Amino acid sequence: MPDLTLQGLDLFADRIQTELAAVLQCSKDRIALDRPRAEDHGEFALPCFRFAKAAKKSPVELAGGLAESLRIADITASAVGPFLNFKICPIALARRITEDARSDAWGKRALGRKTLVEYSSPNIAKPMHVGHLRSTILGAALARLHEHLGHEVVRINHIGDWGSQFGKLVAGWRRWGEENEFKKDPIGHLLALYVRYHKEEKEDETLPADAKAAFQELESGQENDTRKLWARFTSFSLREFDKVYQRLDVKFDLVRGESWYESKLADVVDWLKKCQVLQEDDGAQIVDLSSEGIKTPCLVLTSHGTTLYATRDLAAACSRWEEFSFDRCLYVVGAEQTLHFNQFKAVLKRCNADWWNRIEHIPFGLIRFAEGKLSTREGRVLRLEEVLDRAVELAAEIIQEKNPDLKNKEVVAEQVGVGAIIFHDLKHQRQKDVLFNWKEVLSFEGDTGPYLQYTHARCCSILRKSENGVPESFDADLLTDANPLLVALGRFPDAILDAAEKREPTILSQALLKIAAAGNSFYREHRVLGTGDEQLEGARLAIIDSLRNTLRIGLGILGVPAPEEM
RNA sequence: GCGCUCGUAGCUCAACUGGAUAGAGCAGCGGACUUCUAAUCCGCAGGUUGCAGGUUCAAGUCCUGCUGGGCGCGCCA
Repeated sequence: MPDLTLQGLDLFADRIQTELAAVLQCSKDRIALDRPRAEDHGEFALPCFRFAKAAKKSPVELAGGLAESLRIADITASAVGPFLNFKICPIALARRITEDARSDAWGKRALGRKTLVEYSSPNIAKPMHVGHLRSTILGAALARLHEHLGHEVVRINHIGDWGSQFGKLVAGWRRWGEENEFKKDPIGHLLALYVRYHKEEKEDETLPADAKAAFQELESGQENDTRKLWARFTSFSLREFDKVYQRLDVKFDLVRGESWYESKLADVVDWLKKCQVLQEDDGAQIVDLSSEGIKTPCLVLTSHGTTLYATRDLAAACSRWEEFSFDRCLYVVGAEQTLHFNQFKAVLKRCNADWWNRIEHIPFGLIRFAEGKLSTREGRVLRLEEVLDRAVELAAEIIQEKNPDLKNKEVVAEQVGVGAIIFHDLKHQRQKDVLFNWKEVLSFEGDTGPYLQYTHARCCSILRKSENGVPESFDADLLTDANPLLVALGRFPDAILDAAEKREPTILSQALLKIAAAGNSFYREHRVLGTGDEQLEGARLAIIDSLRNTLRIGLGILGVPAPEEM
């Protein structure tokens, strides 16, 4: 069992920190090692400015003195001006990486906290569109990142199946619903009703009244026709969602609609009353949050007595806290809802629920379109399935052109097309808005998912074509010419940790791109098979296997399929 | 009006907790397939990091102001 805490470059970083902490007489965590910009400066660097005063030397003198006196196994220190640079002995690094990176435990930790991740959370009766993609992909990746680090993860899909929108839907169905149309394309038909509702509600006053009445019937808790209709819409919608989740290989431990918390809503309202935070305002029940620096109060009950988004989220949070006593509960929800989450946490804080700060909103930017914002209400949507289909179609064309003899062409085309879409999303920092651009989304060259998949497939191919695979024992000392690749691989565990801590899968994406680039350069310049040198071949197979395994694990965490041939 | 957020090469994005000469991909130009998959590799070109101040030994990164875009601001979710 490899040491789970010190793999790859972390092992060497730890040695440097230990030694420096002793010499500089400070705690180890104060020694923050930087990554030098230029590669020939080594793998780690310490700017000596902040330690100069205590040592009563100039930064340049201190760096020079430390470079002279430090003795660290497998590491050479050198001073460049006020910077102290550390270079890992290439042979030691090659031994370490070919050992660590070929294991299933590569990049794993045993951090063991209970983490809930709520993501995807589509609304029923509406198609999954590209906007849902980000939450789904990000959330699934964050869940897997945490799992890899040994956290106990609970995946939650908080389906939007409640709220006044369903009153609108029921009202629309009663006026214009057609059974045949519904059977042909359930979600398409429901969407059409929803769109028509919003178009006509302005002219027809009886429409909003019917919708309101329908939602009140739903919330009455009694078994009635409205409720039956709602249940039917829900089950058809869930079936549609599952198709997409299967294609994306996204899973949940808990699929709970907002309606699941229905029975807990009254308790939450009572609790708020008991905490004396509820007040009436204009007929509605609100929680004032000015004491928390939030000007907009949180609305808990409408003047008609129905619940709201915040009410249901409060009930869900309380229920989850009782059920799981989580260390963290992550909500992967768009940045446009930041105010809602700030309000909802502030309400918990006002009620002295001391777990309020374990709730964490993971905001992400919008997908925008050159033609303007998409609007479900106006029926302008781009279905997720259409995006996936087009990517898969293009992947199939490229396979036909580049590798017409490939077995399982349809399967691989699906993996490559879907992988391209997923990686495209996880390549960007989540906070930034992304402009949806077919040309970019459907690009398979350069910094893309297929590039990573291709590199993985090449490694598999080389290993497959070798006679005996990686030998039991090999001479890692022959891998000094693979140093850039070894360094890139060595940073993999840290990338995983950093990506999870910052809730930013792009950190892993970027690390994988660097690894793949170094890998492609390596095997183009250095032939693995047929060199006639058995020792060299064994060592090179070991690093190809390290590369293969790192990409396999990394892509797996991101949710990008890793075919062995493409 | 108030709040949040973003502004880096023609385009899409990087840059670790403030650190050294701001890096990739795409597009453009020029090279490399008798050899493990050219979805690749090598090279050239491309920058006043939106603007102006401030803090610091050091600012793309922190602070202030301005500017431009996006989002949000009570009975939708």
